[in-house]
Amino acid sequence: MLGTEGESSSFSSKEAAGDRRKSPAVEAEDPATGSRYSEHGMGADRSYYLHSTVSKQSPETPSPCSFIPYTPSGTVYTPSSATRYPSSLHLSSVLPPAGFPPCSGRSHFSPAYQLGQSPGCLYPPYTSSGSALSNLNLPTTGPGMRAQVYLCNRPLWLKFHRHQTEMIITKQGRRMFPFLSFNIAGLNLTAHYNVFVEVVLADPNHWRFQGGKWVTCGKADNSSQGNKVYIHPESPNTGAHWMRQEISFSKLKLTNNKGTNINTSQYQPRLHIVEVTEDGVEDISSEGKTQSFTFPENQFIAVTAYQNTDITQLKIDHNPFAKGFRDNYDSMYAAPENDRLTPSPTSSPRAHQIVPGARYAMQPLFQDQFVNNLPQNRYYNSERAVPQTNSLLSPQAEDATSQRWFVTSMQQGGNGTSTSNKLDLTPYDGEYSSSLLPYGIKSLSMQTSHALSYYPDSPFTTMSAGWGSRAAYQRKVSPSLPWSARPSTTTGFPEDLDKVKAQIEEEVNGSASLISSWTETQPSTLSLDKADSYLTACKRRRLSLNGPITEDSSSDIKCEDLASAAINSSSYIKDAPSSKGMAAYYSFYTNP
DNA sequence: ACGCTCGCATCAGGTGGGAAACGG
DNA sequence: CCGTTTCCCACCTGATGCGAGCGT
Repeated sequence: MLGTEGESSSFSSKEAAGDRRKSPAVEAEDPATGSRYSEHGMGADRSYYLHSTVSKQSPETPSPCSFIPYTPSGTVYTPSSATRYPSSLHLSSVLPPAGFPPCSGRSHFSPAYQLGQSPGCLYPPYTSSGSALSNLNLPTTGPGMRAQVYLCNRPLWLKFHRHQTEMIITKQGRRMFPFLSFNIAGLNLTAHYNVFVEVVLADPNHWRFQGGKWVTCGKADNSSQGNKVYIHPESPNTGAHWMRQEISFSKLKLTNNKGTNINTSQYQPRLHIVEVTEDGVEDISSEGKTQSFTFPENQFIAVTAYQNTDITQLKIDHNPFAKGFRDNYDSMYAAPENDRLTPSPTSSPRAHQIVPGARYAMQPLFQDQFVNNLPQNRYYNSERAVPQTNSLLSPQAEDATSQRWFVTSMQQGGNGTSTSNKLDLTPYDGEYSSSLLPYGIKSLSMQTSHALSYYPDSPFTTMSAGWGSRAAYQRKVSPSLPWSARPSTTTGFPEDLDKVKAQIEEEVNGSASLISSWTETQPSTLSLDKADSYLTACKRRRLSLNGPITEDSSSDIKCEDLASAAINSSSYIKDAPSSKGMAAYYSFYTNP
């Protein structure tokens, strides 16, 4: 949460103009000056991730087309006896293979970045070690294996990220949109893990929206010790469980009700996977029990009111709860695909209010392609990875940096404390009680509906990428029928490697037809249940059944198809009872 | 008669906008 | 005075409960 007690905003109107830097977008566009923190003595540390001297495609590096999740190395930190859930962890990431089974589409995944041993904030000096490439051949099973995490709704996140994502924070808590949704692989099937999200300050600066763009404005207060950890209610659970389904944090809320001052600062959500004992107690006796993942595109600026009208429009267009604000609700669903839900920014009535029109140089279709075709450009080695702190990108900058998603996963011992944030994650419904919540997270009753069960009738929206789609058809499935949207988890990624590789290949060989091909195949590949839902959706949305499907919808359908295929081939495993409808609804409060 | 599916109505909750309130 | 924050509003979605219809 922002503005926790004792946290005073570092923002001051008296700040010297000299402290105000140019738009982050501009910075990001220039690699030479992109080191946002060089002025703060962090440039050297940043080089850790960038390693610009390393070829982006060295022999050891996965090729841009490589599907195999990249699980580079990182430093293995010695376990600490301190905080159970260190807020400052090493971030690692893996570039999500396009076509990772359950989740969807080929471009729905994003790699997380691996950071060095840093304090609660991301911006502090990164002292991590080693090349992320060193562990490319990490074991995928058994002790010491590295988990691989994929951001499921990456396209949607990217859309927001291009304009610098903003998240509303309120006293009562406001859900994130897009929300965090991951797929995890590489866990020990039988080992138990706690999975939780932490939000840390990603930037040492306070940001202000001025002149249609975000500019730095003083220093952010990073001294607070707030609770920014949201443990997934299904924790602890087995690796098989976590890998079986999409891990969604759709109901996670951001609040500032415990704070005294909200800093319009940039935050970075992190996903932590901690191996624990069967009772959920973290075993600090061994190393490498904690793995952290950070996705740069998840960065956001916490605000009490939207500043960038582009973001507002994206929220309205993609968040089903905001449908009432869509000016052209009827026409939206009757218009050509490209104008629907991912309307041309220039067509937005508010698009030009603040932000220069130049923001939308790309045509809508191209934008979509940009999102969907990322896979072919994403497979770079981590050396090229863009520091997560370098996220305030202009659309143009994003275009360039978005192609460099790749990082490694990093294990670490539990060490460190949350030192950076003012952002509280607040789950409001939930009785998620757990002794595993070291940060004073309030136990709340938890809704059991899986986040992905939301909006089942939105197979055609990009929002589906944000709200998930896997469980969209569960309601149509007989309760007696064990159903898992995800293919066999017992085999994890390996089983799907060939399939995904083929997809990657297809993308590379014919990326231009990616969207269309998916759209074309979507109807025929729908399962009966899905078709039913699709029909319902069409009825409700007054959407032509013959109409085009949005890119994301295609992806979602694709995901469903994969799941269905898995089911049909009996390759899936039964869902654990708790898996159905288990939605992440966490409540996190700052420490008094 | 029983169980199941489906459609409808109701309710709780989420959404951004806009005005009011607040604070420097 | 101005920028920021809070509150209320209308609109929307999703979950749930209920009853009707249908098949066994």
